[in-house]
Amino acid sequence: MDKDKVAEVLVEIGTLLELKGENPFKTRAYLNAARTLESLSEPLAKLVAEVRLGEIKGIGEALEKKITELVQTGKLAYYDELKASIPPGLVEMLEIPGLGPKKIQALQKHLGVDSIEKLEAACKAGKVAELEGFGEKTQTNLLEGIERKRQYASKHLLAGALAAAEPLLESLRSHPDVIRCSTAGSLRRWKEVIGDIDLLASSSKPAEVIEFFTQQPGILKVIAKGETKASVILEGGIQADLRVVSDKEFPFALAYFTGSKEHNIVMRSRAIARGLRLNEYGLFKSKEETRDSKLLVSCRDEAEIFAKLDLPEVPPELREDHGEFAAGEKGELPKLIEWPDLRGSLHNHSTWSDGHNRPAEIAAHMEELGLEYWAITDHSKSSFQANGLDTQRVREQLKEIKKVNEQLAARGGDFRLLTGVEVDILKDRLDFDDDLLAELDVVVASLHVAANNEAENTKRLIRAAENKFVHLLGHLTGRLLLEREAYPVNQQAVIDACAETGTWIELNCNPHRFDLDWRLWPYAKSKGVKCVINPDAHRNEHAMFLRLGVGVARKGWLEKSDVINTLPLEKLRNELSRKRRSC
DNA sequence: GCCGTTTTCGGCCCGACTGTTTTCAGTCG
Repeated sequence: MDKDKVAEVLVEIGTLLELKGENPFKTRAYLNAARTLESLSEPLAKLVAEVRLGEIKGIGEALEKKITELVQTGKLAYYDELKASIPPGLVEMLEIPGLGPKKIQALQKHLGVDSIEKLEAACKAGKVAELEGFGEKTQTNLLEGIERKRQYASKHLLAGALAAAEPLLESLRSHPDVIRCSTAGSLRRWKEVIGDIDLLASSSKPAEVIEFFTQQPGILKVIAKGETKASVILEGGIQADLRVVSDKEFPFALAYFTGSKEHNIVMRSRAIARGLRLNEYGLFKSKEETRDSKLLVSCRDEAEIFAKLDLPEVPPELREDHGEFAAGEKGELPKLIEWPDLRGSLHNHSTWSDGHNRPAEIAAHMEELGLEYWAITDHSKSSFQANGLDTQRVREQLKEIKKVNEQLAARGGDFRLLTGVEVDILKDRLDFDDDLLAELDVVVASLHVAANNEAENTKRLIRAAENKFVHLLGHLTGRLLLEREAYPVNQQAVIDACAETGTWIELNCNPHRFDLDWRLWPYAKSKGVKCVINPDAHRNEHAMFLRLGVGVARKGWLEKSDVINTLPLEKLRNELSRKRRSC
């Protein structure tokens, strides 16, 4: 068993022990050990073979024994017994906000609740509110939590959908009978959350393409399979639909199935206004609904369809009927940012807090990717759960980063690490004093514990923006897509404050966040607020989130000049010192 | 669970929220 798998088992043991009401420090020992394993610099198998696990801080006698058993046999008797002793429904209940080990234990003990279904029934019967420590409000919140969890279950994150769709598309492209193919639907429009994957192909032999598609690896089940359309469920539970059309129909079908519905309605009415008819089969010289090919206005691609309706081609990301028609008519569609425009990132973590790579490893990886700079902005001390740094550790980290940069310079490379911190916005202050913030290249300020009060949260964020050492606000609403709703905040007021103070706003491109939301970027842009596209990377692979973030920025109508981390290093340094100079 | 010793067991553990209470437990990041 490899180290990541072992770490997973240790995390799960931690969760199960927590449910059992074990000593929290014991629970944490497992979680700490998991994290330690993930960031090991030498192979786990080697450490086990040489009986050197015990030398690692955080791994004592008991954990050494368990890890060794896992590595050598792929199993762990202790884990199996533990798992067998706890109903799986309890683990699932932990995913409902507001439910922790203690409350779950109370529910099980007094009401016999050991699954979400039983919890729902108990809430509806009013029994939960009667329990000591619970009340009406808790009961209502639990029901809402259950409902939300169900809604989330049928949706998927963009990142997962893309990862599932791209190999399928690649495969279709390689088939000799496929002429053109593309994703369509919300995936092509780069929506942050999607229902299912829409694929479209053109071919003169649709049935063969359909047959080929349904035999792709990674397909769990074929739900429907006809002459021109197939639906399958992929591993991971996401549904993918493929439609195959003639190559002549392809541009029209692509435009139609890309949507959005609202965008299509306007497109169709523009066609009608010109004496035409637009549908998924074509653009027709007709006042009535038709599929008559003799009336077809032939278009080779989507751009020609738009042209026939007196519009420049609207990029799929903008097809939401959010102003693309007015802008297109005036020739004012933005020249959207592209993924290679990015030069680095300003919000990331390392092993100093809750990241998985050391600064030197991070530098090597990001330099290899062709980036110019990468800020390491670990958590501040109040983010205790994330191993946040106190002032002394920040200063130690500064020394380590300085050393890495000296080594980079000695080799003649241009890449540099930037120093920084993701400082917590606390109730009435920031988690670090100004004199420490002043020593850092980049300061990201983030709210990690918010109030259920819009005015209060808004006030805190504005106060952070007003601090002259804060360069940008991180993940503005704290939302976790398909997990947790945004906390209440008047985003417009915060954007106004950022405009006033010259503070930038992050577009956090962790696939769960994409926060600030794309719908608000046009407003921020209109106020002159700059965007920073940050992966909030906790491991080197997360650098790839940047590509997703650029797609979301495009959806927010952003151009290269709107995004700070498209600047080369020297210009970036100028911008970083601007706010401090101007205050 | 681990650590660090005063070598046998106590300490580990921030800051803030909600909802329950009526001063605090449980949860969260």
